[in-house]
Amino acid sequence: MPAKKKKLVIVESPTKAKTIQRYLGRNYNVIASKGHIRDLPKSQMGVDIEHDYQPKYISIRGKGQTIKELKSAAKKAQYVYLASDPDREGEAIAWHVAHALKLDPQEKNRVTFNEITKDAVKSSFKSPRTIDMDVVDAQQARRILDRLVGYSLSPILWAKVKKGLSAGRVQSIALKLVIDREKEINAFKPEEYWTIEAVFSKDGQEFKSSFYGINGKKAKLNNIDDVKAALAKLDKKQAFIVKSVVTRQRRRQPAAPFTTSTLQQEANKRLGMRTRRTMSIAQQLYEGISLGHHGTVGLITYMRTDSKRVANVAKQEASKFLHENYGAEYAAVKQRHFKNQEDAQDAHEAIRPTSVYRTPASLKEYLSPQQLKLYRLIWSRFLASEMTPAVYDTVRADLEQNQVVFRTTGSKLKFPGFTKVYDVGQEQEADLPALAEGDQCNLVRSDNKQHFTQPPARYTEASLVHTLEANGVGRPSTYAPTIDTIQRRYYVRLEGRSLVPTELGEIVDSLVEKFFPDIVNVDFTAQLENDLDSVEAGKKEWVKVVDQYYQPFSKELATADKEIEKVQIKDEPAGFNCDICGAPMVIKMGRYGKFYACSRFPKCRNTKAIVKKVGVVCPKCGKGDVVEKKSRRGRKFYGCDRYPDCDFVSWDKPVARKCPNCSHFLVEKRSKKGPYLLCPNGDYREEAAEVDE
DNA sequence: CAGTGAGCGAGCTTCCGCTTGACTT
Repeated sequence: MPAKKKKLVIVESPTKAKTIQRYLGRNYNVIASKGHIRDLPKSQMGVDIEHDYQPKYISIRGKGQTIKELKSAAKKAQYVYLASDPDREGEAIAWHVAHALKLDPQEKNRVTFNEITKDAVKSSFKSPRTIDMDVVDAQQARRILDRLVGYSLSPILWAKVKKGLSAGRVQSIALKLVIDREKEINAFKPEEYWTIEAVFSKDGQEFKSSFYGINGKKAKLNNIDDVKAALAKLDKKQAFIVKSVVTRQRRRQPAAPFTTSTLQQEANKRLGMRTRRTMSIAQQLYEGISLGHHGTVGLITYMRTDSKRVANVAKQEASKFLHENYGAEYAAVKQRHFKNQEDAQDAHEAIRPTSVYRTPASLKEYLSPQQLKLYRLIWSRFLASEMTPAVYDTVRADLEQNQVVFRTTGSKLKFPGFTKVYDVGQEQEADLPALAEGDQCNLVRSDNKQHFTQPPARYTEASLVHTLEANGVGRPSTYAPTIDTIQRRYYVRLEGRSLVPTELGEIVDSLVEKFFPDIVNVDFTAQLENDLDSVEAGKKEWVKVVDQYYQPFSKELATADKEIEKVQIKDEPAGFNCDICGAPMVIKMGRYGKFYACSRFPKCRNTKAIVKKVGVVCPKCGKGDVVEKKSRRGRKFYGCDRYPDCDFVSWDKPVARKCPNCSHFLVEKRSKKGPYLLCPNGDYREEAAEVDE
């Protein structure tokens, strides 16, 4: 007997497909489109500017297999539902899928849910609708405008600066932010100021205080003379009088659960992870980890989201968990309202553990150290967001003598609340003696310190993501790739954790800024977003919106093409001469990174790879230096720079020490607990100091 | 667990936003 035909449901993510399949049962077949399947062609503009910006869509390269699977599943199905995400991109994906599967556009086959819970998913099938073409059109306008801008600007850079460069609505703003910050830092004039740190005593107990002002008014100490003038008023033999004591109670509320942007920031700050690494580990946690006989379990909700919303089931579970494990006084009584969480239209929830009962400790044996660290961060941030505030007792006391006022502040944790699970860094704790107005204290000693105001800090990857998000530039799925792009183009580079612009970055930014000022104006994106909203609401036509932006832009393009002169980028000297012709070598930028080349190119075609020296002499030949190399598969390994004369090679980084037992060279390895030194012969092991990845 | 070593300058580059694997560039 032939099996009964199933109803096909198409979602975006395969992991989501698995979960929803469980909820819907065997009458349904749930599969994933894995994002977009059709797009503008990569190799050409694909927008007909002369004819109302008509786009040319083709199947995305590499998606052939997926499309085939969708088609064959649709053929077998009794009915096809389009359940891509409930947002602008999701609507467009549904539309493209409908086109690829030749579905009737009038069909009520579009279903949406913004929570992957059984109830939400099932009830969404009670009210399917047709595809909303206004929303699709808003996506098309966005897509086409980004294409027009990116694919027009980039070739100008190839012609005027260097091939392979790029510019675009998002990446050019990211670059500009880094450049502007650098300009601020360079223009910064440090200002001198002084502090007087004092130690007082009362009833034999010492406590710290610092200069506040004169005669009840806050005063600045701009130079040493100000300090001397203040101190000159004091009489050493006299006591200080407690002028005022203010005690208060301060409550500190927990932060909202993670969004993509805040996750990247905290993982960077607390775990030192790059944005790319954070996302890749989060993806592993989302897709699922094998938990022994429990099978493979997705540990967190979707990691690309800008929502702080939390499903009610998860809130209830957290409350139960807190009552059982911490006590009622730790469970938040009232529902907390974080900004933007009421927006029921967002596609995904906040990033949270799929079950708060899967504690980090219980997962320890199944997760890699990095996975565990990130999971712990997500788990505790979520749990904290469902907990009561921390309460601090704070004291502020002013001590005065001859009109000179010193101020003491301190706080003491009264009730930890959410800080029990989510550390917020130390509050300045102070152990003060009991102080009351009119009490006398003695000045024990004081210390004058000179300071200078500090320039603003450079962006880190994470703080740049934060600023992009605050300006509405980019989306959760593009933060990490954008940060990558401006580094891959050598516009900025990472120094420690700070983003520093390169000369190339400055050149590109100044051209874009001068000839296309509106593109890098953050208001441009904000205004565009408003217009796209109007398209979504059916109040504007997408073609008109695109035209309204493209017309002025095309004039700028023409001017730029005429007026920009070819920029000559001087090659960085390599610091040594060509071993073939003797001319100086320079550093060039190729597709795979920097390399040495002879400055007489094309007359002399000598090139050399740039290798990173480890700082260790080759343990095999004793003559060459050990260098870091990359295998064809992209994996790091270590070899001798005299290759092929010496064929020393090692996966692990050799160090300049020998094994005390067998005098073989030692290598650096890392375990769950951190790096350690090991003799490859296996007869020696030693813990090493922690190093950043 | 074992495995691991290129060559890039000319020439096809580039956007943003969805989403995963493939084994190229």
